[in-house]
Order: sequence, then C-alpha cells, then structure tokens
Amino acid sequence: MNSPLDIHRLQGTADLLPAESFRWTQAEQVIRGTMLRFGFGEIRFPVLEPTELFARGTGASTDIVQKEMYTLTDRGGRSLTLRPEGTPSVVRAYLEENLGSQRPVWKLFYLGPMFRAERPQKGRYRQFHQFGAEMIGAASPESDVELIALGHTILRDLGMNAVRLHLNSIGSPDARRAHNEKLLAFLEQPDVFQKIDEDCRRRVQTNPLRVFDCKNEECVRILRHAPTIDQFLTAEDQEHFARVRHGLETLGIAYDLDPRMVRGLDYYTRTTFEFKTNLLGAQDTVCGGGRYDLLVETFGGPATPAVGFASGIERILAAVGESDVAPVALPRLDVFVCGLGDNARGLTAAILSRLRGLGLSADTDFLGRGLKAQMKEANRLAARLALIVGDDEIARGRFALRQMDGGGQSEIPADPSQWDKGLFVGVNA
RNA sequence: GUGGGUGUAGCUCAGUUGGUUAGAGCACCAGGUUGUGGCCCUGGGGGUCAAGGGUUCAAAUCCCUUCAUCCACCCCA
Repeated sequence: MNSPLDIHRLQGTADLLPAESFRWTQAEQVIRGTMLRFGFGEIRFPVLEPTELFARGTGASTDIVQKEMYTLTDRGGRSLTLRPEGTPSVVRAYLEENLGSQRPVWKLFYLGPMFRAERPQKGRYRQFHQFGAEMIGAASPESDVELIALGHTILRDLGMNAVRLHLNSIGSPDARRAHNEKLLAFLEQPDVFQKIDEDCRRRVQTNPLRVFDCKNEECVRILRHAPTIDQFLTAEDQEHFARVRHGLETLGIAYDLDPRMVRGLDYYTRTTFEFKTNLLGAQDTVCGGGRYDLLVETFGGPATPAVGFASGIERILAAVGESDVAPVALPRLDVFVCGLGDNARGLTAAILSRLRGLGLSADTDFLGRGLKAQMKEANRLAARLALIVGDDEIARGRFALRQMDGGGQSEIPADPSQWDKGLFVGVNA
C-alpha cells in the first residue's frame, strides 16, 4: 500500500491485535483447563526439529513431507524443519526422555504454532495453531473414547455446537493391505477407470484411498460400489471398534460411521475420527485424530500403542465467530486517571501505582491533553471510573471520582495510602 | 504447484461512454462547553487510485507485466 515499509507479513501468517489476541488467550485458557481436568499434562517441545523426525514420523509419502515443509539447512549442514504437526515430536520426547520406563501410560497435550508451506485459503494458513492430545501406552478402546470425549468436550467448551463426529476404523496394516488390493482391482476395471475423473486416475497411482475424498458427483456415484475398509477388518479390529462405539454411545456422543473417511497421515491404525463443521467452507475439519499403534516402533522404541488428535485454533475461532455465540467483550478498565496541569501530572504515576497495587486496572493520558479529550479517552477504553486530579482537587485534598456509566460523581481523599479497593468498586463491578 | 475473483483514505465501499481539484459513511483530531465522555451540530487532517510500463490531447477508468490478497483445486487443523 502506501506504507513506507517495504517489509511485509509473510503470506499465510497473521498479526493479532489486542481485540483478537484476547479471544485467543481466553480460548487457550479453556483448552488448558479442560486438558488438565482430563488428566493431560502440557508438553512443550521445539518449533524446530530435525527434518528426519517428520520424514519418518509423519511419513515420507504424505503431502506434508513431500511438499509442505519449511526446511532449512543450518551452518553445520544439518537439515532442520519448522514443525508441521506435533505428534512426531511428542513421540520423540517420549523416547528421548525415556518416559515409558517411568509410567506405563502418559497423557500429554500441546498448544502452539505449526507451519506448512501450502497455498493459503479460508481456514488454511502457513503458520497456524494447533492444540493436540496424545495418550501413549494404552491400547484399550476406552482410551480411544477418552480422547474423542476430550476433543468433544473442548470443542463444546469453546462454544462450537455445530460439529459432527465422523468415525471410522482403518484396522490393522494387514486389513489395509487387503483392502488396498481389492480397491485397486476395482478401480482398474476398464469401465470404472474410464469413468472416474483425472484427479482420481492419478490417485489410483499415488494413494488409491484418496478417491473416497473426491467431490466429483460422477466419481462419488461410481465409488458407492467400491470396496470399503470395514469389509476387511479382522475380528480383533471389529471387537475394538465395537467397544469404541459402545463407549461413545454410553457418553451420549453422536457420531456418523464413515467407512470412506480418509486421514492424510501414514501412521494411523484402527480408530480414526474427525470433528467437522458446516460453517467454514472447504476446510471443515476442526479436529482430527486416531490411533497410531506402530509409530513408537518406527522410531526404534518398544511396541507401544497410542492414540491422539490435533485441532486447529484458527478454524475453531472462525467457526465460533460465524455462529450466533455472543462475542467475548474486552475487559473494562477500572480507573482512568485524568491529570490536569503539571502538579497533577506529577502525582499520576504514584496514583496509578497505588491503584494497580490494589489489583485494579488503571491508565492515564500521556499526551498532556485537556480534560475533555481525557474523558473521551476514558470512554473509549470503557473505563468504569474516571479519577479527576486537578489543582482544585489537590488544594481541597479531595479527588473527584466519576462513574462513567451513570455520570454520578463523588469525592475521595487525595492521599492514595488511605485508599482501599472498596472505594473503587462501582455499581457495575 | 493449478484455476478464478479482487486491489481507490486507518476500515467498509461509491466513482457514469476515459474529461477539470477523486468522494461518502465509519474512525481520528478540533470547536460548539476557558475543568467533564457517550448523543447531536460545525470544521479539519488523511490518497503515488497496489507497483511498473504502454495507448491517448487526457487514464482510478483501456492494454501488458509484476506484486499482494481472497476463494477454490490438491491436501489438511
């Protein structure tokens, strides 16, 4: 624009100003609070990790690894990557800190920025923020239910009512292999292959499962006859899945079985799930996860089952903003101090200090403006009270205290050491 | 990486078949009240019309290029 600055925010990143960052802080408090109530402890891990962590953990065949990572080489020639997701780091820390030998089960959560070099669009950014939870060490269906219930509860606590849970089991690797074979055979039938669109033909080569994601009506119609994973689950897979569903029903968490649901990451086994909303356009998944029983092993650890999810904060806040939930108001300022003249301005720092020391929020004018402008500022800040300090007040030893809402005005002693918090508790406090 | 839309004041947007000094609302500042905010009235500041090039007597307007941004594809939170 006409800014003298020719340095700009990177595409797909954002500056959050106070009105918005306040919403974020509130959301983060809700997330942390619910996580702790579910017995999950916060883990903080580096934003920068060895590239190899994601190549092996997220999976070399995933789009994330193939084309979406911000990767750089440090001065020692090591390849580093800005984390595109959290799960591999949690697993790395689990092994590196030897957590498995301290306790059989760990429940960990994280919250922070992730980076993916995609083309931005609605609900998709290059720096975005996720919270996620992982339970490592438990194989039981009840642990799947715990994670889904956790995601469900947090979304609800954040004001997201319009979400739908999509549930699937992709079974064990053997079941997936068998399904993949049959699916390929189906797709390669000449009368099928010719009818599906170009994208789907490409998917046959790269990742046949993805054809189930196609939005082309003709493809969707043809694929209704394609074999789905649920027909290939082993008896143990089926038993596990049945118990997960039973657990959700016990909790009254509604779900849609979706045998065509595809997750983008390589490491999932058995249960996978997504919470979707219809408020966001194309990027409608606000929370996604599943079981990953083999990931710890791929990093050389002992066979360790695990389940987890990740959820996008931008998408949730956008969806809540679209819904009819009342927006949170910025907190009001308790006292705005109007200093008139040099004598008064010499006192304001001590006055502010005392008010803040009493636990009140307090601010003043730093531009030497007149009373009218200062009152206007107090109004703009939605101050509850204006404390007027002028030569008259100093001479009388009494400051004027104005109620900004009703307009009533009273007096208080000019000596801050005589003040207590009750003096400033207005009618609306 | 591919396709489409949009770039005019801090924000949301007008701007006629190309025609004089580019406008409105909101926001900001000041005055109406020499010490009292919100509502109202009056006035004011603020623009390289995204940038660069071209056509023309004349370009915010037409053409080209670049950049930014949004939406969608791919894929995912």
